[in-house]
Amino acid sequence: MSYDFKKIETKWQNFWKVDQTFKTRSNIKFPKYYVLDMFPYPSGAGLHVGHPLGYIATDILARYKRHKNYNVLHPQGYDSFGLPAEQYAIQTGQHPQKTTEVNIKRYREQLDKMGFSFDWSREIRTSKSNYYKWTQWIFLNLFESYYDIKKDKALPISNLIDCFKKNGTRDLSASSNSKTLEFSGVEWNSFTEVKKEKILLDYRLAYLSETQVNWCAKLGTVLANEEIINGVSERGGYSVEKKKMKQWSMRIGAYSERLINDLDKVDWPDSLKEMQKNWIGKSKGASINFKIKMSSYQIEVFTTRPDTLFGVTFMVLAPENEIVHKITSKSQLEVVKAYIKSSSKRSEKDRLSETKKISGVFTGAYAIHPINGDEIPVWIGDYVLAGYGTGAVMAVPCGDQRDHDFAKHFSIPIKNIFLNIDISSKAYSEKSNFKLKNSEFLNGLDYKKSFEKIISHIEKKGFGNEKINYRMRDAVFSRQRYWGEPIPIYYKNGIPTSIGKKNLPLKLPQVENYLPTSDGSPPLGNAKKWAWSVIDKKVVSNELIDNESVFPLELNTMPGWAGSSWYFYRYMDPHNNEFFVGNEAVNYWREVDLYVGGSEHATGHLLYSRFWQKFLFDLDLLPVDEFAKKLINQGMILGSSAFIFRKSGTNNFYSKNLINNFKTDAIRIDVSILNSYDEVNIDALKKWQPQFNEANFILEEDKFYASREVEKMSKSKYNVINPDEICERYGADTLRMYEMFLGPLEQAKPWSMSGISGVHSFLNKLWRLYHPNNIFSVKEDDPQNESFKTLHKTIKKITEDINNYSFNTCVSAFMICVNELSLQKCNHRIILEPLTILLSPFAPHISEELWSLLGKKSSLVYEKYPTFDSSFLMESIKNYPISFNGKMRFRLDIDLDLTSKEIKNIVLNDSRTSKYIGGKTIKKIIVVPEKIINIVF
RNA sequence: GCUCGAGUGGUGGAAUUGGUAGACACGUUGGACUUAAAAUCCAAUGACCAUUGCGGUCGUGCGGGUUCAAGUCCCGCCUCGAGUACCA
Repeated sequence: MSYDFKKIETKWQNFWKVDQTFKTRSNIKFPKYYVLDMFPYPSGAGLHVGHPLGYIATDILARYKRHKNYNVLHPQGYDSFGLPAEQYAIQTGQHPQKTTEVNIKRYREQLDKMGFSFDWSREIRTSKSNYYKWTQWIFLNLFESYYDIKKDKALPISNLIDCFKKNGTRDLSASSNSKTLEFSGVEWNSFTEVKKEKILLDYRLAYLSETQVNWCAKLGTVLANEEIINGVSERGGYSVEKKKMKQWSMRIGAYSERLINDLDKVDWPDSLKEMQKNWIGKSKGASINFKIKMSSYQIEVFTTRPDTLFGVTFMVLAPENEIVHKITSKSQLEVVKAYIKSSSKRSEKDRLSETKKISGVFTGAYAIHPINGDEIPVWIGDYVLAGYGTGAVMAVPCGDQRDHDFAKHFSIPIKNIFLNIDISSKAYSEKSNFKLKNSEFLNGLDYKKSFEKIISHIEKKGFGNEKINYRMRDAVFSRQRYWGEPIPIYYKNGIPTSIGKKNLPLKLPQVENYLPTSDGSPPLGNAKKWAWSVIDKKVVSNELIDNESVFPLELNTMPGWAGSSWYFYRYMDPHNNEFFVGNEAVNYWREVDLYVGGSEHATGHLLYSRFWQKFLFDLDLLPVDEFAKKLINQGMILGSSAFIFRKSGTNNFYSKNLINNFKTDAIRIDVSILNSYDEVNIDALKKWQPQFNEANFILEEDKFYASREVEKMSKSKYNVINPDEICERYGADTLRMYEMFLGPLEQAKPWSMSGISGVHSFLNKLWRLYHPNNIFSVKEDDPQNESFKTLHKTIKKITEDINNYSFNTCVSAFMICVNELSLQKCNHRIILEPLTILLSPFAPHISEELWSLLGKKSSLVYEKYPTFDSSFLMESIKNYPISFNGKMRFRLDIDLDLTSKEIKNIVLNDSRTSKYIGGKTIKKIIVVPEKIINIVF
């Protein structure tokens, strides 16, 4: 009887299923532990070995905490709405509903094989109507709320209406997209309903507005900023252009400050916090108004350098800025129009790649310097972005490199305001080591002093004020796509109106043609029988009602991140039909204790989730305002792609080391064709792709080698390693331990097969230790102290490492432990029992099997087994010094002036040290100050 | 450009957070068991010098510094990775 992992793993996986071992208890008298993975998109490719990395880590924690008598919530589900699922469906020409189901089934099979302890009774799918009902419900809450700046929280829109009724916009402190509006309470009451609604729309947290959006024609939809990487779409890499469209947006900007500040409350990686801070992009400066000469218009600019106000020699507006049309002089009208037209045609990608190109035109208008009254020419140029600040800058060529370049290019004067600093070749943009000149009352001051003085001056004179600006834009929330949550809004006289929370869910209709359209009209428009009747207040999806009583529904759907922004709360109470999460459940579970997932979600999912969390907290729907206490970014497991080389223009392939002297083409081949020495199996290669049948292979020493390159793991790169294959060959326990052993969880690391045999042979060794002569046997008597020491040492190490999420060192500790026990020939029951428990989070199947061989029922269910707690073992270990490899460390009172002989005597006679030195010969005693000595045996 | 992170044997990576650098594993070499192979076990394995026994010198990207003691702390560079990018 050898270690038959297949038999063992099937046996226990079936047992866990039948036993419902991992179902979360409802008993709430135990402390809770909520450990969560970022739920996957069920894409068509299935899981590769990179996906389970984080799941293994959380599974270890979940199983470990169960042993520690925690009530553990460890759920899993699928983020099944959104672009990835839909793109896959389109590529394979199937309905997304169908592909999603097929993909989920495949994912589940793969996950089950790895022995995860998920509570599947709580599975959720964002595309199921009993889930997205609540996504829509949260949307309606956002729609029915506004942000009160003074109280610094979201409030029901009815509060705002009351405020308008009483005082109009006087004393108003609410976030909105139009700040110029002013009216009295009397005026408000006289407005028509339609006008009132239009005004309110500008204050809602989910609002509809005409905005500049990123339009991706190839995907047929708009994209949020974080869905664009380097000017092209994250999905598919298609080009993106700016376009004005009427879109739903989320007022995340209102939460900017809280999203930054509350990062201090959570234990998340610093790098991730930094990313979020950069993304929100807070900057402190001033808002300054410049009047336009001979006109009533004025230009508001934001600047972080109001101290350089006297260095302004021109102004630049973004081409999209609406004021351009109002101030452009007649003589410049044609060139300005032409410029605006040409810059709007450029895609985001072009704009990025042409950043060095300086372009712009003069508008013919002049602004008046608010202090010295100078006339300042107003230009437009596309280095000024419409989306940031006010879409206008005061250009200070001596203090900003871009302004400097622009001024040089168009021969605009450059005024130097920095004392003894040469700005003839480039701008001086440092905020330190300068004194101002040519700046009237700011002369001689440094940055800090002049900043304060100018702010107080402009505030006193009333042409500006101190201002904090954020880079983050409100998030565009509409997608012109089929596979997403329908937005539960209908249009009454053109005014977006809630369909009513009690009418949810608004189900996604079946349509014949779900493909996106290039003109941006949503596919939901293809639903022939999808309308909403105001008569019975019900969604009628089966028949069309006559025109009078039917209002058009919103046809856009929600973006992929909608459903994923709150799913962690649904797991707490997944079957609740009355509420998105029940009170009792949410007050018990509160928040996620440990969240594990990739850092690629830093500025998307994780930021939006924090936003929704704070919103729901403001409405008293949740007890905490951060959803995850601790977060770990697991590093990606990279693939190691294989290439072979063909001499250019021939059909001759050369082994890796023979290609020095001629030009070659590198051809990607499937990694399964190589062995672990990068040797290519040519027969397999020919079988894989028949094109190689005709090729000649030039070998070195009878072998043909390929070269490797580390890349992201993906199907198209032929470098995918499937976990099923590893499970088949080595077993799930080996896979789990090996993935942990590969390196620190947070680190990106290439997959390699070379170490897996070491982990596998460790499990083999463990098995053999308790199966001398192939029969299970344990000794019932007491082992030597040596074996206890090994056990205690291991317990200490594993406990510490798990608490530090350092799983790679855990695996090492296990290996050392089993090696030592093997040497000691220690197969005593009293050692094996705790060892089995200790091992079970890492290699659950084999430990279950050993546990059952010991005559126990299941080591994994805390109710059935006394809590595993290392503290009693730690008591005894305190009296043992920890010895690694014959080195021992003590703290003793030793005078540094003593001779080595005297020190040796002290060591030998000390009650603590002598106990452990025993009969061993001391090789060396190393004394360092602070009373520490190291003894080498 | 800016922000953050990382550089340790042939390889992946340890180092009790300032205390014998290289744990553990892979790989390599030698040995045992085998007719043989596989599997398994044992030993060696940072570099250099000395090997008859010791032993010695140098070593954590580079250059300085603090300290009895630095992979770890400080200053200045170099390289790589991640994020972001005309953000006023």
